[in-house]
Amino acid sequence: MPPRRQVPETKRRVPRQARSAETVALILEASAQILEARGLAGFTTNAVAERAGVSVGTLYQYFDDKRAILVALARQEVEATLTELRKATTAPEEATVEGRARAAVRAIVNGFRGRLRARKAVVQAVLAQGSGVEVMAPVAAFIAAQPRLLLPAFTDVQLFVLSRALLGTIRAAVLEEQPFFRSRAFEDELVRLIAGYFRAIIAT
Amino acid sequence: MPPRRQVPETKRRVPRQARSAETVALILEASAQILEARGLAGFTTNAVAERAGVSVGTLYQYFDDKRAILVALARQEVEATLTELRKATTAPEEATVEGRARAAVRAIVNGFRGRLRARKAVVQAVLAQGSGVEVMAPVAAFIAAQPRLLLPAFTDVQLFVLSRALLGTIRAAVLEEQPFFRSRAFEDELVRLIAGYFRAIIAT
Amino acid sequence: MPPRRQVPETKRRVPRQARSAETVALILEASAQILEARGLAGFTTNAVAERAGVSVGTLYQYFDDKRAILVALARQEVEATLTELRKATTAPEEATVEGRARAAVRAIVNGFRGRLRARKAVVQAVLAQGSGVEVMAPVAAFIAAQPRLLLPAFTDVQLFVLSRALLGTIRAAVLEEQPFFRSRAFEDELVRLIAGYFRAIIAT
Amino acid sequence: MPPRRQVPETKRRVPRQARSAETVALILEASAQILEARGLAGFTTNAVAERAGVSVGTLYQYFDDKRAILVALARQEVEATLTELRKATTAPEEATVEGRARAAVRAIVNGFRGRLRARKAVVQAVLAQGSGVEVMAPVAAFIAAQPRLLLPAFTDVQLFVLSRALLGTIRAAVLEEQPFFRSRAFEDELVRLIAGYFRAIIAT
DNA sequence: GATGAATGAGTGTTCATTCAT
DNA sequence: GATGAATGAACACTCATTCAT
Repeated sequence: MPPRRQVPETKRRVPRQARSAETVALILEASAQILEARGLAGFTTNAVAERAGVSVGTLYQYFDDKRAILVALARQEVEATLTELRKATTAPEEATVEGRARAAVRAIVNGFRGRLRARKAVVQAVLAQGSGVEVMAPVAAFIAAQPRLLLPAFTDVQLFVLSRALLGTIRAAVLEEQPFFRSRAFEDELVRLIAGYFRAIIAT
Repeated sequence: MPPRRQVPETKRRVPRQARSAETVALILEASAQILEARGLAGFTTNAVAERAGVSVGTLYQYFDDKRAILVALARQEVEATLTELRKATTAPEEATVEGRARAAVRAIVNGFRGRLRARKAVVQAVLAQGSGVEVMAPVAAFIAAQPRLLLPAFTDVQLFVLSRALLGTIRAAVLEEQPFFRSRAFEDELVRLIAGYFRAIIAT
Repeated sequence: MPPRRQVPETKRRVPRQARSAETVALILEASAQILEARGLAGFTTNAVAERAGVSVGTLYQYFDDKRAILVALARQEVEATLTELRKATTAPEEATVEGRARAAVRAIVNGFRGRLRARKAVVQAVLAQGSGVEVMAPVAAFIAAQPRLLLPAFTDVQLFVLSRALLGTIRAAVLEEQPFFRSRAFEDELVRLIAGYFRAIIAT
Repeated sequence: MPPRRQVPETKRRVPRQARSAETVALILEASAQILEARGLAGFTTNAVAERAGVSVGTLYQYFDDKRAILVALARQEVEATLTELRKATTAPEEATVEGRARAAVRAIVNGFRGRLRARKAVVQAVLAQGSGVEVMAPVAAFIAAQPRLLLPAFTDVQLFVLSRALLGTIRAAVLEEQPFFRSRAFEDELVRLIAGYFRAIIAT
C-alpha cells in the first residue's frame, strides 16, 4: 500500500534562493564523487545524501528521482565540454581543417580529465534510461550551429559519424584506460581520422 | 548482484555432456530474449530461468553469477561477429581499400542484426562491470593477426583508433537507436571514414 | 503520523482573533477539498497547507497534529448535521411517526450532500484513530435530550439500535458509494425501517 | 530508479502444495494478530512477516501486495460468517419471521466474537481500498439466494437497507465497545428491528 | 543433477514534523 | 506570528542467491 500518488500536480521545487542552489551543487558534487568512487552500482540515494551532508528528504526536495540527478549531472558535463569546444573552435587562428580538428580533439580530451569513472557511469546511466536524446540535444544544437563554410552541406548521418567516431574513440581509450590516452601520438591520429574523413567527403 | 565475491570464474562447470551444453544454450537464448523484450532492468535470474524452462537452481549450476551469464552472452556475440569478419576480410575479391572497408563494415553491422535491445543491454552491462577487457581480448587478437601487408606498418595507436572509431560509431548508433542504423547511407559514411583514415596514414 | 505522542489536545490555540479563526477555517476548507479530490491517501499536511495558502508551519500553529485536523473537520460536520436535525425534528407539523422519521432521514442524508469522498475519508480516519467516541459525544447528547414524550420510555439499547441502524445504513451507502444514495426509494426504505421499529416497540 | 516492472506477465504463485498452503495460513494468522494487537497503522509487511516467522520475501511470494493480504483476510472472514449464517438460516425449525431473524442475528453476533480490532481494521482497510465490491460479492450472492418465499420480491434497495441496518448496528456496538453487545436485550432489539422492517414492507 | 521455496539485505521514496530565520 | 527548507524514521517491495528435498 505505497503512497499511491494520485495526481502529482506539484512539481519539485525549483531552487530560487542562493542557499538552494548551493544545496543542489552539493548534491551534484556528491553524486560525482560517489560515482567516481563506487561506480553506478554504489550510486544510491542514501549514499549521495550522506556524502552531500544532507538528508535524503532534502535530496528529494530538489530532484524528482534518482534518474533526475543523473540527468542533471549529464547535462552539466555536456555543457562544460561544449563550452570548452566553443572556446576552442572559435579561435581565429585555427583556420585549417587540421587546425580546427586539433582544437576540437584537445578540448574534448581535456574535458575527460579527472572523474573518468563518474563520466563513464553518467554516460551509461543516461543511455540506459531513455534520457539520451534529452541530454544530447545541446550537442546536436552545437553541431548544427557550426558555420556551413567549414562543414559544407554535411548530412545528418555525416555529422553523426563525425562526432561519434571522435567521441567513441576517446571514450574507448578512457574506458580501456589506454596509456597513450593523453599522448601527442593519440591526438595526432584523431586529427588524422577527422581530417581524413573531411577530405573524403569534400572529395566526393 | 549485490555481494559480488572476489574474482569469480565465469563458468562453474564446463559442460561436457550434450545435455549440459544444451541447457547452457537454452539459458543464453532465454537471456537474449529477456534482454530484448524487457531490457536490462527486466533481466532477472528468475525471469531467465523461467523463460529457459529450468529452475533457478539449475541456472546456478552452470553460471556462478548473473554477471557470468552476461559475459558468456557477450563472448558469444563477439565470437560470432569475428567469424563474420574473418570470412569477409579474407575474400580475395575485395582488394581495394574501400572494398575491404565495406566488407568489414557490413560484417559488423550485420552482426548487430536483430535483437538490438539485447545487444545494447549486453554492451551496457559488460561495460558497467569490469569485464570489458576480458571480452574484448579476442578482438585485439584478431586485429593483431591481420597480415601486415594490408595494414602496412600501422602503429598500435593507429590500429586502436581505426578499430574503435568504427566500433564506437556503430555502437553509438545502436545505443541511441538511430533509425539510419541499417541504411546504405550509414554504411557509405563508415566506409568513407575508414578509407579516409587509411589514405591519410598512407599519404604521410 | 508516526510518533503519536501521549494524549494530545486537539487544538493548540483557541483562535481568539478574527484573523486566526479565518486561518483555521481556511485550513479546514482546504482539508475538505483535498480529501474530496485526492482521498485520504492524498491528504498530506503539505498538500493541505499549500491548498490553504499557508505554510506548514502555520498549520502546526493551529493544529497539534494531522489527526487534529481530521477531528476538527469531523466535529464540524457532526455539528452541522445535528443543527439540521434539531431544526427538522422540532418542526411542529411533523407529528406522525413517519413524518418525524422522514424529517430526520432527510436531515441526515442532506447533511451528506456534496463532498461525499471527503466525508467518507473523515469517517474512515476518525474511526481508524480512537477518536470515534470523542466525536460521537454530541450525537449521544442530542439523542438523550429528546423529549420522552416522543420516544416514550425507550431503553438505552433501543435508542442505540434506532440511531445506529439509521446512521449505519446511511454510512454504508456513502462508503460503498451506492448510486441510490440520494434517491427517494432509499429515503422511503429508511423511513420504513425506522417507523417499523417504532411500531414494533410500541406494539409490545 | 525503482525496479520499474515493465510487463508484469507472471502472476504470484498460487499455493498448490501442502507446505505452501500452510505458509499462507501462517501469514494470514499473523496478519490478524498484528491487526488485533497494533491496529491498521501497525500492520506493516515486515511486522507480518516477522510474526509469521517467514521472511518478507516469502510473504511476497504468495501475495501481490500488502493490499492483497487484507483482501484475503476479509474474504476469509466473510466466508466464515456466511457459513454460520447459512447453517443458522437453513435450520427447519426457524420458520417464523422472528425465528429466522433471531437465527441470523445470533450467527452474525457470534461471528464477531474475538479479534474485534482485527475485524474492524480489515473492514476499514478493505473499504478504504476499492476492494469493497469484490469482497462483498459473496454476501450479495448469499442474500440473492434466499428463497423468495421469505423475502418476497424485495427490491435491491430493501435488501441493502435490511443487511446494512443489521450489520451497521452490530458493527457500531463493536466499535464503540458497548457493554450490552452480547446481551439478550440487544439481540431482542435487533430482531425487533428486522422483523419490524419486514412487516412494514409486507404491509405495503 | 534438478528443483523452487525461502531468504533478507538493500533500495527508492514519502511525509509528518521541527526550527532557524 | 509566519515561513518553508530540512529532517530522517519508516515503509513497501525486489531479486540474487542458497540449500533442503
